[in-house]
Amino acid sequence: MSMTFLPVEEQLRIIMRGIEKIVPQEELRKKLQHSQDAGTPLRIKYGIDPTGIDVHLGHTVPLRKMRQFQELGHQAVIIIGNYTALVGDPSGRDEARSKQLTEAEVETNATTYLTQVGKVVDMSRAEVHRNGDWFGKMSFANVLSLCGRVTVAQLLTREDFAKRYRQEKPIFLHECLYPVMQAWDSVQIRSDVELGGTEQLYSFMLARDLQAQENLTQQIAVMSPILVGLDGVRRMGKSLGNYIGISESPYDMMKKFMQLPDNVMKMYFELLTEVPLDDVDRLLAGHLKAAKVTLAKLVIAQYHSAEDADAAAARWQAEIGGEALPTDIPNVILDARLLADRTITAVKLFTALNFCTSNGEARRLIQGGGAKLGEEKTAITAHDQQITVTDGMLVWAGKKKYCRVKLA
RNA sequence: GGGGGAGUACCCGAGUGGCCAAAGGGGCCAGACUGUAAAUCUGGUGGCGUAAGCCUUCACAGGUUCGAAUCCUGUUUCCCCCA
Repeated sequence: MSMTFLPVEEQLRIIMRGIEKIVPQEELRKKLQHSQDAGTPLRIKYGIDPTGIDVHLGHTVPLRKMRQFQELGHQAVIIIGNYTALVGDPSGRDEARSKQLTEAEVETNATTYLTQVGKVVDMSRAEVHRNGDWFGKMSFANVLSLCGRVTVAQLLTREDFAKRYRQEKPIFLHECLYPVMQAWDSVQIRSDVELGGTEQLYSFMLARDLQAQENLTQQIAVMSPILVGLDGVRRMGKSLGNYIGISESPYDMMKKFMQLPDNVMKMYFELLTEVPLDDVDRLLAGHLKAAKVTLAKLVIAQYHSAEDADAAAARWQAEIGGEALPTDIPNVILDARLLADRTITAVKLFTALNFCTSNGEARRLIQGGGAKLGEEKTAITAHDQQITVTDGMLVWAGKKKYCRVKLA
């Protein structure tokens, strides 16, 4: 069956948004032209390793690109790296993955992943493969033959390996196989385009080499910039704790968005929304907090609904921006036996409520002025102050931790 | 198999006999300020204690010494090089 596509230049314009690098760029135009002439879609590859269970906004950057390709009429091919996950991606890491996953863990993760990926990519029109389907069948002799296609010197041109080598940090043998495996996936599924971050350049190029050796057409690397996390500096990642997960609640996402440094908003708009870049510039020239709220709402709405996003923004404004009390104040049980004549020492109160793990920590909190009581947030000034506890009393440990005391 | 190097608090990392509960940075916590829980600035960051002070910590176990993160012995883990 033959398909019709948008004009090549129009497609390119859509594809280029938020893309850092296309290698080789001219070839993409040719591929698109060819696809249009022949009426056949391009095969777009994106591989994910089911190493964790949380898909975060960093992952959605290439996934969104995948969705755009789908809407342009091309074929999405998702690779679940159930075998590559056993190795762990060494890209951009300066040490080996510490934990080896079992096959069972990987399988559970894969299922969860696909559900989450489905929030961005149209899974009804996507092909899904597991690279275990082909790697699992390979004999040791096959593996050796694959290894024979890549030299150690080639591997050492990778910056991450080279750096570890210079710094005398360990590089394990199985890690060396990672890029080779990833490249072999491209051969197996005959990809025309591979999506990923710029740190994947090495593997993407290796895939071109292998495809050429197999007399296949070579894939084009379409690489997104690396999305920085909430700290505004390092890449968004689970291990760094600077991520926004797409399965998080609207309000949790909202809180995290509002922590973003201002100077990364432009990147977020470009990579995570459809807002035309001219409009982005206009927004950022205006009130920055308003722009951040707009950004947060647009992204949250993609994973929840516009109403949820509005509600989350309103709640944030009320509870954190404004003076209203939080709506989710937890009750914490306080053992009445700790009280003497309805009173307790301030330090003890904070440790008993599990706000502080030691008396010293509680003392510091009080000295810093973060310990407060009641609706009107009266500060506790001395760590040995006797507090008269009433049932339902509000206790604050800084701005973020609070509870109502429940006597029991 | 041989040789060399290393293991310090959440992380990185200084410290080679007392002034070390241990520099500095990062992270984290709190405060001020602000349009934000951003940025910036300030303070804090082993435990117990109202305090004076006491106790535990520098891979582990012993030892030397009035006194050890620091010296010695053994154990152990890791890295690099040569084979």
